[in-house]
Amino acid sequence: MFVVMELSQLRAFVATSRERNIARAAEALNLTASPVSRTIKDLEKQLGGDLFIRAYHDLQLTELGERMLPAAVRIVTQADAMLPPRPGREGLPRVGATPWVPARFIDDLHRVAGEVFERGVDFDSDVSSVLLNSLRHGALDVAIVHLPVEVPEIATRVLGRYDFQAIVMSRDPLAQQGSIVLADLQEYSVLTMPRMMQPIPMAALHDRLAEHGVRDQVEVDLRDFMSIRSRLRHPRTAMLTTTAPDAPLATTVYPGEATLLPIRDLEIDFLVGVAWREPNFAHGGGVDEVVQRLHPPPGAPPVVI
Amino acid sequence: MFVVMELSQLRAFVATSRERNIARAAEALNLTASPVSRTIKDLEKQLGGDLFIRAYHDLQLTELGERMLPAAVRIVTQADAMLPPRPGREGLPRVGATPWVPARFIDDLHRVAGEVFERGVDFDSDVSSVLLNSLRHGALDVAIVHLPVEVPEIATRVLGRYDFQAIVMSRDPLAQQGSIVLADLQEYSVLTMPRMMQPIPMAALHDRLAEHGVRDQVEVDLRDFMSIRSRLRHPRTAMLTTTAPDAPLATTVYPGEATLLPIRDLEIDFLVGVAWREPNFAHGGGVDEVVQRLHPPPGAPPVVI
DNA sequence: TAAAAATACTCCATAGGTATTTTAT
DNA sequence: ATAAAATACCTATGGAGTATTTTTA
Repeated sequence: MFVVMELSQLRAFVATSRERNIARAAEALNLTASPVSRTIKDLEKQLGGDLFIRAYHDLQLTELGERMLPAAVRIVTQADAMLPPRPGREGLPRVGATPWVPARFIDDLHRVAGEVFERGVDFDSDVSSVLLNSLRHGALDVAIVHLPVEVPEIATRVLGRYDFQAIVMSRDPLAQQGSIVLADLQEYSVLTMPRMMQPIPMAALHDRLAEHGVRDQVEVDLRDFMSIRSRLRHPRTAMLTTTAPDAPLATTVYPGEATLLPIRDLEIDFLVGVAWREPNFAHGGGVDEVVQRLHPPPGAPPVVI
Repeated sequence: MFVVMELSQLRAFVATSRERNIARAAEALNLTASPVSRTIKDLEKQLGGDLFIRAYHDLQLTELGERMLPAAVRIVTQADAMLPPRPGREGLPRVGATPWVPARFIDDLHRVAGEVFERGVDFDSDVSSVLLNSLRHGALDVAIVHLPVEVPEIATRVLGRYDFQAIVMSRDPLAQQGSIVLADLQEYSVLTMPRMMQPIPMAALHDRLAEHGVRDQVEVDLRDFMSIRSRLRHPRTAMLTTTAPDAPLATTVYPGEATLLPIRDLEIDFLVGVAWREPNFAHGGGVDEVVQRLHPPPGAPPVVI
């Protein structure tokens, strides 16, 4: 067994934490499950405590694991950054963005990352929680995500703010009102974005809706995306979403067909921001530069959408 | 051969850089020279460039080596810090100080380090250049040294400042003058502290002495320390040293026996400060706290000796 | 029962050692 | 001639695989 730490151990730990599954971690490491399982066990023995809570079909980090993960990721990332980048897509900076935000933010990230990293970048698109998991485990370097982020080693900076409006088909009675209160949706089927997208404000949203007697709340999965338009055609159906004109949802309904209704008593802010690991030694300070440049120039008014 | 970085490689690299000798590095690693030599070679192949210039009986870092060293030390230090401290003196924070400074600074370091690190610390005493080498290679965490330090990854903070005076025996003719200029020392044997102690100002000092016709300059080694008093008894001999009353030299001459002479035309400042690696992940922020606490409290006047 | 992790056992790749050669002065 | 690094070669430790058992819902 190892007596001092080896990177192979840390790689196994990070991969297992990322995949929450030893077999998948092993695949990512080009190994079989057996040595990965053993390596984790050895590491736990060295550390004098468990790294994972083994639940049925689910590994979860213990407190010790949570404490060790940031250091492990930092060490592995720094070690990988020492070797010269190999030809191919390997070693490129990796940036990501959640598609559930106004396209402006994503476009900005593409532009800035392209300017800072001349050799190119790898892009990834997924919901915030998945991006953050990648970020924590060193599989991603910067990401546009929903805020707040409550992970100690992840630093964030606000890029913008938006709230929700209700979308109903224009022939729906509510469309005449110009604006609504939550209680108006009591007998409606209310479509919302996936809760995992942004757990904290989404939980608040669900609570507020429940408080006002809205029983029928449907989370729309990313993969159901294209079904939203047909769902909205059902009577007494509304969708709560961002009001930004370039938001993904805007592309699913035709102009005039649906009506946007401000909600007078919904005081939940949705924040968009950039997230990255801190401190970050990979890619020679490029990550910090991307973050800096994504920030609106000083003096410019804050971005409010 | 390795295809990804392994800590054993980095450990070999750091040890070899520290010892400037493969056999000694191997000993420090509890290995023989052979695998260490091979590991360095492998690492150089992976990195696509040499890490060391192999001169006869002397290894020296190449530019690539200099660039890689800080990352290697950072990685190894972080990895070592992950394992729980083993019983014995291992894993304790390591602090050091050069004895060629007023004792105040050393006493402060002992006190502060003792307060911050409750489990205790390892102390090391040597000339600044040796301490800095240990610091660069992760064998030391904080040190009291002479400034300036021109190593990128080493951060420093000034703790105090002092200049030199000349010490002569009281019966020496110069003792009557009250103060001297450098030209007064032309026909004297001038004892100085070891040049390596503080290369930059010591070089300036030697140049200034040479400019004024002082031919006989003798560097007093740390080990010759106790011979200084007998050397001073020779006619036409002077020692240049710090004026601080608690400086090491003050303990070697009896009060009244020698006379301290300010030098009117020697404008070389000697700075004392604390040095540490930045960023530093070992010992949970304790290093930063030691540095903070060594700094005189705000509002207090700067320490000038 | 089934799916995943842990373990028993085997094997061989490779890290480490010994002995030798090379290199530089 | 000498001291140190590099290399050739050998050995054996211990990582990785296969097969099996354990765990738990």
